[in-house]
Amino acid sequence: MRIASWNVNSVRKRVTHLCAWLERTKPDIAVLQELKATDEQFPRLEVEAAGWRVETVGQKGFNGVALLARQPVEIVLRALPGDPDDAQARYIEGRVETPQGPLHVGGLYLPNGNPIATEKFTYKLAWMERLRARAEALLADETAFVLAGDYNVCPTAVDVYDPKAFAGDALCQPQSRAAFRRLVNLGLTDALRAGQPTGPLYTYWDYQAGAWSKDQGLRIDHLLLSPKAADRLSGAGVDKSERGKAEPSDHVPVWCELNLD
DNA sequence: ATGGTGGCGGTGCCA
Repeated sequence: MRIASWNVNSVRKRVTHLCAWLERTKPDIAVLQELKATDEQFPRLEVEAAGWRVETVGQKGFNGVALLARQPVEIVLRALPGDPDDAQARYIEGRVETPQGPLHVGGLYLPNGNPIATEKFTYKLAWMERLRARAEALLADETAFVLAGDYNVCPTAVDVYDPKAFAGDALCQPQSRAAFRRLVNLGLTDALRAGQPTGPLYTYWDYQAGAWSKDQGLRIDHLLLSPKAADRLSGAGVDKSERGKAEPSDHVPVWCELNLD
């Protein structure tokens, strides 16, 4: 089973790329972020025609996440628990049956958090604590899971092309990294790093200042696996080719493969 | 080079 995540930066602008990517890579489950569309605005017919079931948590203008699947998926959450007043569309979680038992797939768009001296950063940190609590609850049930998406955290200095330039950025704050470690240290596996423990492994290049042509990227899109899912991990990667296309998203897809036969 | 680009929505906000 292949599980992929992609921050598409407007699903309406990217629907052609999205469908071509689905056809080319054929993930069993794909989670999308930054739809920048309401549920009604999502190009549902095009994606369904390509062969995927579509579940969306949309929002006007900003945020928005989706879960696409080739097989039936039971949606178990359309928001991250822990704050009933949080109206931002940033989380979706589905449950699929596999030969190895149920698997939960969470698709998440973690708050950016800039600028750090504002409530945006405290919201980010609170959101990360809620995500940790959700992972802990799934672990307590011994539910196998993959939490995939745009985490908006560069876990270490190697994950930033210029650590000094990002010293004041929410993506690289010690508090952001500590919160990410608290999540991973529950016993999760960072699927991309499992296959490539060292060196740059960027998933995002800014549109500005020729970042892509200069390979000035960040690693902020991650797939975190529960122990049971990690037992079955057979591969993972970054689909860098998408960034070189015309009118690309600023993020590229990331994916992992689980052997669940 | 204290800028630069892109998306949304129709002006500044967000990334």
